[in-house]
Amino acid sequence: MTQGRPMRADARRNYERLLEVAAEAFAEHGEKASLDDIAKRAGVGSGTLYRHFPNRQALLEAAYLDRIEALGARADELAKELPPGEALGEWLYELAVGTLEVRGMKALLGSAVTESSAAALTVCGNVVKGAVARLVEAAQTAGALRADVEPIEVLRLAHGVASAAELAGTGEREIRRYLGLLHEGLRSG
Amino acid sequence: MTQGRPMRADARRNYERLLEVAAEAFAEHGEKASLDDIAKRAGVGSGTLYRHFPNRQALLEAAYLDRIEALGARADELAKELPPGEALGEWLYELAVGTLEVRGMKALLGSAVTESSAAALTVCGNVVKGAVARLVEAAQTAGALRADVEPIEVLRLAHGVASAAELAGTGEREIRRYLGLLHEGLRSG
DNA sequence: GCGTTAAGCGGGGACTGTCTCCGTTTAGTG
DNA sequence: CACTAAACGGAGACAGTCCCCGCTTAACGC
Repeated sequence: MTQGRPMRADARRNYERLLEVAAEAFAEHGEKASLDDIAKRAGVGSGTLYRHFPNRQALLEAAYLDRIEALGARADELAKELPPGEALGEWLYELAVGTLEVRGMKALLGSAVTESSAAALTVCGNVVKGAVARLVEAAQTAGALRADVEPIEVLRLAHGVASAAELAGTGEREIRRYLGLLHEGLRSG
Repeated sequence: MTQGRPMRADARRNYERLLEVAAEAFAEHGEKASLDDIAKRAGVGSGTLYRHFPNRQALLEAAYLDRIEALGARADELAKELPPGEALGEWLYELAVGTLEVRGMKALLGSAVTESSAAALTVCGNVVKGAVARLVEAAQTAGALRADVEPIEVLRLAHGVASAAELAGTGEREIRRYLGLLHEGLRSG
């Protein structure tokens, strides 16, 4: 892509070490883990961290990119296994569970879903938006979902519901319940 | 209540000046406006601010207490004017709009709705929870709302939806729409 | 192997924000 | 007017973000 020269070996090592540590740290302390601390734990100076990842958002995204991509792939898998309406429901459920399980992914998803122009460019945003778009459209043509909602709206609502469940401090039970209620409202009527 | 002696005149002046300035600052910069800056703008030292309000949450709550109480009163007003189902819907709408209009109230409401024991004690939490409980129960006995949801769940979901609308960067239009969808799912079925 | 050089490193430091501590000031009272 | 407890305020400890720039080292041609 934008690879003029390949990375120097030490640079690549540091880059990867940082990602590893960052994923741990975000999981442990939530989205606002200390960046300098991550640098320290990875055995590099903070300068190195900030060169590779100009800001928190960039690091967050890079750290969870694989997870996001798995989610994108999962969408297509579900689309094959289940009827359209259920596929969407199940995918949203897995998305929401992931959001809560991996503290810090919520912030990431949140920013992916914003109107803001800056966030529209992120890889993660595109993957998730693409996945939900496919599922929503399939469900709509199958008549399992009202036709007047946009995919991004579904995503936003699911994210809102996940936040609601998080406030409840509960687990997956609550999410399923809340998503169910939402789904009820989204059926074609 | 817990008033042993009335406040000294200068103390009361500072207290009120702080509230004024805080409301402005939170409205302008969101929930994370600088507290030291608020103190400065109010013409007091930061020590004074922290003595009156031991943490951000306390200041936030005090700054918007009147608004919260108005919301509580509004619930009863609506209960008289409208049939139970609509009263609830309209109140949630006004709540959500307030949440977005007054940047910083979202954080306040969010914490009011958490499982956490610490937050359960806040005045604001109690007012809002009380209001929604009355409206929800009325709607349920009128058969306009499914019986298996808790008031606090309705509140959480509404808050989630408001967050979703906020991400969209939109105004009241979107909120009404999203709340409508939610409401659909909450009808008795 | 060995020298050259630019890519990469890293930590010191500027800056911003939170919150506490304690010496100083002042409102309220007799 | 003097006294005292209440209240003030700002210096400073601490924590976080991010930049800057002199030093180090991997990579490549010889």
